[in-house]
Amino acid sequence: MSQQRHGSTPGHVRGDDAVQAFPDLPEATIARLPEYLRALHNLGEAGADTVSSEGLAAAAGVNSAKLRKDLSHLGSYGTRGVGYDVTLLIEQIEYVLGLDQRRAVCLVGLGNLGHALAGYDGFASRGFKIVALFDADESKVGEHIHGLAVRHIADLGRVAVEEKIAIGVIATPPGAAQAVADVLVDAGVTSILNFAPCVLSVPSNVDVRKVDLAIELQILSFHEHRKASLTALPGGRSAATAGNQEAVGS
Amino acid sequence: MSQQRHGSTPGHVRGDDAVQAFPDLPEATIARLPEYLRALHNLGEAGADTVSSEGLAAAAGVNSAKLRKDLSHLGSYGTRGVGYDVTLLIEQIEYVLGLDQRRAVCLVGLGNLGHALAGYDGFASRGFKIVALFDADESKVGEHIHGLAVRHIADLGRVAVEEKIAIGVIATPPGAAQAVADVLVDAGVTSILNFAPCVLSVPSNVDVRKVDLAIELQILSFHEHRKASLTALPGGRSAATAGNQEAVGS
DNA sequence: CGCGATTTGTGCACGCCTTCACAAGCGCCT
DNA sequence: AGGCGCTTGTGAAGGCGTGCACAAATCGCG
Ligand SMILES: NC(=O)c1ccc[n+]([C@@H]2O[C@H](COP(=O)([O-])OP(=O)(O)OC[C@H]3O[C@@H](n4cnc5c(N)ncnc54)[C@H](O)[C@@H]3O)[C@@H](O)[C@H]2O)c1
Ligand SMILES: NC(=O)c1ccc[n+]([C@@H]2O[C@H](COP(=O)([O-])OP(=O)(O)OC[C@H]3O[C@@H](n4cnc5c(N)ncnc54)[C@H](O)[C@@H]3O)[C@@H](O)[C@H]2O)c1
Repeated sequence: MSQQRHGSTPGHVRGDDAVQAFPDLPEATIARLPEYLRALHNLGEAGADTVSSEGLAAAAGVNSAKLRKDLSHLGSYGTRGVGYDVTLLIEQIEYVLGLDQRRAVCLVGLGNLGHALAGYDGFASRGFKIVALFDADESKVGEHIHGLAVRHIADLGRVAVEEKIAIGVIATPPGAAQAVADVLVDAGVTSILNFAPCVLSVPSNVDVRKVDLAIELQILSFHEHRKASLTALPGGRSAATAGNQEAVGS
Repeated sequence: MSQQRHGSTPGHVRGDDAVQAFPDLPEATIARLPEYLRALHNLGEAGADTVSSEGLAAAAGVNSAKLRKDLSHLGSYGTRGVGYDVTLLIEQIEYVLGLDQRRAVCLVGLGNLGHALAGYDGFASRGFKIVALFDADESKVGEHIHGLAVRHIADLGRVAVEEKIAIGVIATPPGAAQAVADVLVDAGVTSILNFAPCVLSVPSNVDVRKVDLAIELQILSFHEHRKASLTALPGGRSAATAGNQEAVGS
């Protein structure tokens, strides 16, 4: 998604059956909403009815002003002097993220990583359901993983339509990833999560997000490198009070 | 890492044995360097000696101006009218990222995900080496995974020092992650990659990066939600010429 | 030797994001 | 009923990152 722009609906937002969703939430805000949501679920389970921006910000690991500004973008769902109603806010964020409708996910590539992902229960608990598994390896087709059969990639087009698959997860080697992406796009999938370390080329109406282990490690390596070169210098060693952290996030 | 500031060395950079590393590379640049590096490796294997900013930018999926600005931060390693020497640039970026020295990594939590990570060859090929595996489950301790024995988490402190572990990867359930992080920090580990969906609290001299599947999916879900609400509107359906994409990066 | 083609490195302007600081609003207590 | 303390929502400022557009530099060729 990039070029796509659309006229914003100026007036009210949030009709029950969503004529228009959210005109222009900042990307940075969107990337943080899931974190707020997780924190809210934790707080809810802990028995909290309301939470202040300060409290929620701490639980989500962000600045409280940022949190308030983020939430203000979805409307006024807090009460001055009190805070936010936990249940209400959860509903709101889930609505904005489109989690009220369970989205069908398919997983392509059932090697090491694919197996782990297929068995991950963190999907279902957050509004996603893996409805199909695909691989190109004939010897894997037919195998059952966590109650789901592995199908051949050639069936993807048909199954994607039948199952209304919205999101495709790629866990193949990088050399096969572009081809898989093309198949997904042809099948009408408009969101892709890519674990293969390579750049994918897709139409502009398709969203791609990438997760790359090696990149994360290399970024950490850089900081290690810098820290190491610091210890050799006069400044050295500030004991460090427990503090905030950075997220990888979007 | 956050507060830590240090006087920058104004003059030249890059002494052979690094008295001072890189004072202030923009975080955004650092996050892209690994991507450039991967693209360069591909180009090198394809037989290219030099590459233009335009060519490398395309291979890495970014704007060429951005690429040039990023590289200019590490010094002038290009030749006007020609481009960048592939081998030289690889060396430079690897130096900056601190990849010339192989970093020892340990992995904590050998469930579904941990198993996949332990068997991932993408670590070694990029300058990282998994030197130890830890779990709290007695029944897992002693098991051999890809030639490495699983040890008990209680041994982490000792082993971390012996093996000079710089980076710790957490793949335990979220409830155990903070405790594991504390153990890692106590053992002197200053970089953590966290797969558990929770916020970690660590001293400010420790870097934490987080990878959260559910967040990525929820961000995609939001865009699906928005796209769906768009199709119901006049604008509709731009067929989309193959184009650029967004990265998750930081 | 000079010229044109090519490509880097960067000054600049713009827009997004973050953070501070505070007025407006709400509930509770007296 | 009124005042007080607490918390939200937001205006404004500053910083960071991006991308354009161009001057400076280099190579190759005539
Ligand atoms: N294993 C990890 O921990 C890990 C971590 C980060 C990233 N990754 C990346 O994830 C991807 C998968 O890693 P892995 O370790 O599971 O690899 P793997 O080799 O174990 O599995 C790859 C799977 O993809 C299948 N495949 C190959 N071509 C295909 C095609 N055209 N269509 C459908 N399926 C196809 C193979 O049959 C195989 O089952 C790789 O790109 C890897 O770099 C892996
Ligand atoms: N499986 C996936 O595909 C996937 C994807 C994304 C994120 N995650 C996250 O990664 C983490 C691990 O997922 P999983 O599916 O492998 O879970 P899992 O339950 O299969 O494995 C967890 C492992 O951690 C070990 N463990 C528990 N407490 C420990 C402690 N205090 N010290 C050391 N080890 C401890 C357990 O013995 C077990 O082996 C979870 O937080 C999960 O949310 C998993």
